[in-house]
Amino acid sequence: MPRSANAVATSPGELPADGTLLTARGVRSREALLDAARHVFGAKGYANTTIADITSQADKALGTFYTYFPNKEAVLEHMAIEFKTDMESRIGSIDVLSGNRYDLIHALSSAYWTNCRDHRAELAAIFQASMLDERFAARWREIRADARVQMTATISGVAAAGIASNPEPEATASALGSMMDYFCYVWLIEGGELGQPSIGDQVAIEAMARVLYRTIFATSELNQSENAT
Amino acid sequence: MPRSANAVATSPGELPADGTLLTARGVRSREALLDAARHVFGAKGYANTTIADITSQADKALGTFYTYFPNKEAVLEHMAIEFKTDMESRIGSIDVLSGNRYDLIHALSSAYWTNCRDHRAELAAIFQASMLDERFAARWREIRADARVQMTATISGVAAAGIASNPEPEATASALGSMMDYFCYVWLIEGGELGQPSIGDQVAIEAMARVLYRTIFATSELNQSENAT
Amino acid sequence: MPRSANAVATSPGELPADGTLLTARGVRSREALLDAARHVFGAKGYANTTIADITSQADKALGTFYTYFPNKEAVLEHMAIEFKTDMESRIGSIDVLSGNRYDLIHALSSAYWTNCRDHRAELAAIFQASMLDERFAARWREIRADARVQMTATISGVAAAGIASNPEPEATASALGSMMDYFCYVWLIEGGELGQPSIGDQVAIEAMARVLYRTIFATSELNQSENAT
Amino acid sequence: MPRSANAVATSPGELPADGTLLTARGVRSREALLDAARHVFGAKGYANTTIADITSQADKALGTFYTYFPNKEAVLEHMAIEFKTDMESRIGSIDVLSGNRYDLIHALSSAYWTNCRDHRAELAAIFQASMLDERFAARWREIRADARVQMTATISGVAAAGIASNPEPEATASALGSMMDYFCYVWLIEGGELGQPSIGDQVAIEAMARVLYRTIFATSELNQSENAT
DNA sequence: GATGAATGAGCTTTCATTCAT
DNA sequence: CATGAATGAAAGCTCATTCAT
Repeated sequence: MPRSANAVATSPGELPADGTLLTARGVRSREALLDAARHVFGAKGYANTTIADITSQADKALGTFYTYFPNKEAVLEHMAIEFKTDMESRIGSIDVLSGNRYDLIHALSSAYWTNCRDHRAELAAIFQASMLDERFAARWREIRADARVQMTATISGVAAAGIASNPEPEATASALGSMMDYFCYVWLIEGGELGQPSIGDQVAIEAMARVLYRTIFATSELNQSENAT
Repeated sequence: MPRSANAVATSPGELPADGTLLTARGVRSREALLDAARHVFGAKGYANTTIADITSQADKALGTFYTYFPNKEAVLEHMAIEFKTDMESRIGSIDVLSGNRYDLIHALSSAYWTNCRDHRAELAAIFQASMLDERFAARWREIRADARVQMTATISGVAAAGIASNPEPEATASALGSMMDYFCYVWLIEGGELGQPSIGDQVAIEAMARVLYRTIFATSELNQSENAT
Repeated sequence: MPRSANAVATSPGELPADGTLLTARGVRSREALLDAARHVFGAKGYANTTIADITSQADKALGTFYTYFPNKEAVLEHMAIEFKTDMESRIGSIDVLSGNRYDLIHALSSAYWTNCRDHRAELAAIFQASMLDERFAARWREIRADARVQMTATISGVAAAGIASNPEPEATASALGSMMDYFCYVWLIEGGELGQPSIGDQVAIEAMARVLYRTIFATSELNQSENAT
Repeated sequence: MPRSANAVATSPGELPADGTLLTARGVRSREALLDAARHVFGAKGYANTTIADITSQADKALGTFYTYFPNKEAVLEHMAIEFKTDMESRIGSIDVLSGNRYDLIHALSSAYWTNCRDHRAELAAIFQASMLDERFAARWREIRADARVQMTATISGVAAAGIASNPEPEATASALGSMMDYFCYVWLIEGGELGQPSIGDQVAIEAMARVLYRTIFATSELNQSENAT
C-alpha cells in the first residue's frame, strides 16, 4: 500500500495492524477506541468486554475496531506497554540522592500507587488478563520483573552497611512486589476491603512504604530475634 | 413427599440443587464432579473450563452436572467455603501460647502457605473468578477479611506493649494480607517470577514471615526514623 | 464421558466429533444433517453454503450441527470417503473375465458415470472444495489417484500383446482420468455445454468409453502414422 | 461533459466503470491492478483473494480499485476475454494445410497447452469462478464452446472420408474438450497427480494429442469391434 | 484520480442450559 | 438419577463497498 500524501508519521505503537501509517483522522479514531477501551475495561472488566462494547462506547462501527487492532489482546498489549513505560519513567525520575532512606521508599510507593491510580482501567485489564491468558501472564510477569528490578536497584543504591541482613533477598523482593501489586489492585480496582470501599492516597502510600521500609531496614536487634527462632 | 429409603442425610453444603437429600450414589457422583472440577480448574483455569470439561473429566454425562449444581459458580462457591473453612481451622489450631513472637508469625505464614498449596486449584479458581464476577469478588473479599481478622486477632494476642506503634493498622493489615494472597498466587499458581519458576516451601514461608514480623514488630528506633520523615 | 446404556454402536465414519458413540436419535440427526448438506451443496454449491443453510434445511438449530461435525469440511470429508468407497466398490465389482475388451471399458465408464450421477451433490462439493482449499485438493488427488489405479489395473488385466504401444502411459492415464472427471462434472453438475443442458446416460457412457477404448486399443496402423510424425 | 484534455482513447475493454476515457495515468493504474490481480489469483486462488490483496500487491490504495472495476468479477471478466481471444488467435494461426493429420492435432494440443500455461493464473481463476458463480459458469461455458467449435472446425477440415464413424460427435467432442481443459488444469494449476507434481511440455502435449488423434482417426477395424459389442 | 477510513451484513464457532428418554 | 441431544444467544472476525478529503 502506497504512502499516501496525507498519511502522517505516528509515534511508535500507533501503527495500525498492517504496518501502514495513519492519517490524522486515523490517529483520532485509534485514540477514541483506546479511550473507549479504557473506559469499558474499567467498567466491566477486560474479560467481560466485547469488541462491540468498545466500538459502541467510541461511537464507531464494529468493523472499525479491526482497522486499528487485530483483536482485544492487542489493545491490552498497547496499554500494558504504556503502563510499563510510565511506571519506569515515574520510578526512574525519583531523586535517589536527596532525602533520607524513608523518603526514598516513600517516593517509590508514591510513584507506584500514583501510576496504578492513573492507569486504573489498564491495571484492571492487565491483572485480569494475566489470570486468563497464558501469554498475558508472561507479559505481566515481565512488567512485574521490570518494576521489581527498578525497585531493587533503587533500594540497593541506598542500602548502607550494618543494616539487617536479608537472607533470600529475591524471595523478599517478590513478597514486597506482590504486596504492592495486589494492594494497589484491591484498593484501586476491586473496591477495597470488606466494609471499607476506599482509602486515601496518603494512607495507602504510607502503608506500603511502612511495610517496605521496615522490612528492608529492620535493625539488627529485630533481626536477631528473628534468627533466634 | 418422603424420599426413597436409600436417601441418606448429607452434611451441609452437600445438598443438591433442589434441596432434597442425596442417595449414596448421588454423593459419589457429586464428589466425582467436585474432584473433576478441581482438576480441570487447576489445569485450564476457571474461566476456560466448561461444564463439559468437568463432566468429561468425571466420566459423567453433561446433564448430570445440573443434578448437583445450578452452574459453575456453585461449584466454586463450594470450594471457596472449603478453602475458607480449612484456612480457619489451620490458623485456629496454632498454639498462641507456645513459642516466641517470631514462631507465631512463622506458624501463621506456614498455615497460610500450606493451605494455599493444598488448595492450589481452588485458589486459582477463586482468584480468577473474583476478577470476572462481581458477586465472587464480594465473596472473596469476605474470605480475605476473615483471614485478616483471624490473623489480626492472633497478632493482637501476642502484641506486647512497647512495640513500635502502628498508625493505620487497618491499612497495614490490608497491605500484609495482600502480600500473602498474591505471593501465594504468584508462586503456587502463576508459576513464579520471571526466570524463576518455583520456590521451596521453607523459603516462601520465611519470606512472608519476615515481612510480617519486621512490619509488626519494628523497634521504636526504626519507627522513629520513619516518623522523622 | 460414560458409555451410556442407550448409546449404540455405529459404523465407522458415523462417530461424532468427540469420539463418543451416538444414540439412535443421534444417528438420525446426523443422517438428517448429511442429507441436508447434500441437498444444499447441490443447490447452492459447497462454497456458497453456510452451516445455517444446512441446519435450516435439516430443520435443526444451528448449534446442532456442531454436535456432529467440527465444521463444514468434515461433512465434505465424510462425503468424499463415501464417494470414493462407492466408486471402488462399483469398479471392483466389474467382472473382468466376461465380455470382450470394449465391454470391459464400457462397464468401467458406466460405473464411473453412475457413481458420479448418484453422488451428484457430493461430486459438486468435492470438485469445488478441491479448488478452494489446498488440503482438499490433496484429498481429491488421492481419490483420483485411487480411481486411476483401479482403472489402470482393470485395463492392464485385459491388455493383450500386439496392441498399439503407449508411450508415457502415466500421462495418457492422467489425460483419460481428466476426461472422465471433468466430463462427468460438466454434464452432471455444471449443466452441460452451451445450448445443450443435458445428456442421456447411454450417450454419455458411450462417449467416454469410445475415447478410452480407441486410445487404449489403437491399432498399430494408427499408431504408426502417429510415430511417423 | 467533455473529459479533461489528457484523457486518452483506450482500446475496448479498457474503459473504466463509468464508461469515460482514461488518462495515461489511469491506464497505468488499471494495468497495475490487472497485473497484481493475475499475480494474487495465481498465488492464493480467485476465491481467497480479496480486493485488498489486489490493491496492496499493486501498491495502490484500496479505493483505487473501484475507480477501474466495479468488483472482482469484472477483473476476471477481463481476463477471461483475454484468455479466449488469445486462445482463438493461437488456434486460428495453425496452418491447416501443411503437415499430416497428426501434425495438425499436435499443433492444436500445443496451442491449447501453451495458452493455458501462459495464462496459468487466469485459468485458475476462471476455473474456480466457474464453480462459485452461476454467471461465470455460463461465461466459461461460452469460452469452452468457442474453443470446441474452433477445434471441431479444424478437425472437420481435415477429416477425410473413410475414417472411423463418430456417432454422437457432440458428446465425443465434449469428452475431448473436457480432457483438455482438466488435464491442463491438473498439471498447470493443481500441481499434478499424486506423487508427480509436474510434467514436461512435450509429454503433456503429446498425451493430449494422442488421445485426440486416436479417438478422431480410429481405423474402421477398431471401430468394428466397438460396434460388435 | 487517489486515498484509506468507515461501515455493517454475514458467517463461524462456542457453550450454558433444558428436557425427553 | 443418568443421559446426551437440542437449542440459540453471543461473540469474534472478514471484507466488499462507499465516500469525504
